[in-house]
Amino acid sequence: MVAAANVVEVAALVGDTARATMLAALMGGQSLTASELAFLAHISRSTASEHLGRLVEARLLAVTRKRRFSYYRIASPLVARMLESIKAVAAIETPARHQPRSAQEDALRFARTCYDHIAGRLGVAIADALVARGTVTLDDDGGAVTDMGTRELVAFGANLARPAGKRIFCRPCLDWSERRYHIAGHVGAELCRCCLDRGWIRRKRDTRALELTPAGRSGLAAAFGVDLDFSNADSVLRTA
Amino acid sequence: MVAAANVVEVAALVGDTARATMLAALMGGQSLTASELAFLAHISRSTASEHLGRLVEARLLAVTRKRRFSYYRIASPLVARMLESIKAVAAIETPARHQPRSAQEDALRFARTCYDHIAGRLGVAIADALVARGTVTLDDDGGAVTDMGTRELVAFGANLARPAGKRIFCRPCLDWSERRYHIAGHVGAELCRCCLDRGWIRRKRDTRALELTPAGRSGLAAAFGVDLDFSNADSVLRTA
DNA sequence: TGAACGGTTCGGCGTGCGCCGAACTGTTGT
DNA sequence: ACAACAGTTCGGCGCACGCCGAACCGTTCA
Repeated sequence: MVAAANVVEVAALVGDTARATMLAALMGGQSLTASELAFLAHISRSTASEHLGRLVEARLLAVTRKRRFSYYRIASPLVARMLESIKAVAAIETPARHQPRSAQEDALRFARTCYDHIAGRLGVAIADALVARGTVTLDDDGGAVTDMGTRELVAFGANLARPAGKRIFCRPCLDWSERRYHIAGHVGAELCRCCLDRGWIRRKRDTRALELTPAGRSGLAAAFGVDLDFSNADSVLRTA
Repeated sequence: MVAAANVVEVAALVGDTARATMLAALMGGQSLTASELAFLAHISRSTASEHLGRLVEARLLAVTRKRRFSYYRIASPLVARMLESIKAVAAIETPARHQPRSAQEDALRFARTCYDHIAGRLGVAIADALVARGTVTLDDDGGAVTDMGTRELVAFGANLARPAGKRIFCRPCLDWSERRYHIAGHVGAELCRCCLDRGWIRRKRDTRALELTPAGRSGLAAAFGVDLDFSNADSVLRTA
């Protein structure tokens, strides 16, 4: 079987703790420098440089050199999607055996960036609200923005012009912590951008976790009817 | 970053030539015995047994023991999807540098099973035809069967009842050889099954390649208007 | 011009793991 | 009962690769 060769290379690149940690950090959507990534992965800068070089050579990462810094980022949405799908498999692998339940972990479960859109309980709640009010449709087979929804989201500040790069417009993304869908694609990215611009959510340092500001809580409730006050039911795996 | 642990394990499992070869073989959708997989991967049975044990433990494969044989298969559509997405990334990685172009390879490019549905030029041609005649809709954001299409496919022999396991009904799957979409999900699986039942396509031994019979060629043309006679334009990357 | 700093390259060390053959278990058939 | 065969377990070998520190290159300030 000759067809598997490149698959092995790509998977092996992801299948190393240091590299996977750096890739996971970059799944936040931002660009990070080599030193930052070395720090996050707990390895020396020289080792990180080697890893990053290999990831760039394999086109999993892209790099831009500005001033004396090298900024690394996920090379394409295809790579982000691959990492998501691996995470989705990895999440079922452990049948809830040992959940560390650290504060760190809880913050990620509540809200985080998933490449360039919002995931976690917040991401799923937003998706639920938008589906309930008929702004978007979202099911196992795909997603779309309704005509009414287009007007609503444009009024909200989203740029819904189809991007040139032919990237996917609106699709469901399986949330590994909630095991339900949130909104990805161009629409998901625009929603995330708008919320950041408004100060409704803030990035935390050195993590993909997002912080929901009081303004964000009330704003999302007012704008879309997003309800985050289900009485601590986060332990229930809502798969419906 | 603690969240990446399982991802590393899963990716590392795929990132080994022998294991990836076995997984790729099982992407044909069938169950295979340990000895068959050992032969395909060019390793001893003892080594294969170790690999298979790890893959089962990690829930990437499932096994059923019947008589004195162990039959291994892909554990879930989620795993199949992950492998697809890795393949999609691996396919862009090499910018058409060295294409082996073996007969083996060509057969896979023409038609193959992708877990449980049809891929390759044939799979894409079927998808194109069904979209053109309005049987299904298929774009970057998802897929669906139209009302007219439901009647047509049921008349064709497909069982379009929503499966109990809540698996995805109709979705686009990025074909790594054609770099365009073919039909996956429950609908894709039913189409594949109907064609196999009719003798329109046949599995080849020890490979995921499919053979299109003369009856299949005329049958697909008559039933859905599938056209495979584009004048050897397979060298052109049609991304539109 | 030199010091500080980000990043990369290189040489060498240690180990994890993929591999096999041999031995063993369990099933099938004669 | 024994031989044949599918599959697994175990012990040991050898390589690949992940790691680091030191040296080196370029940029940016004093």
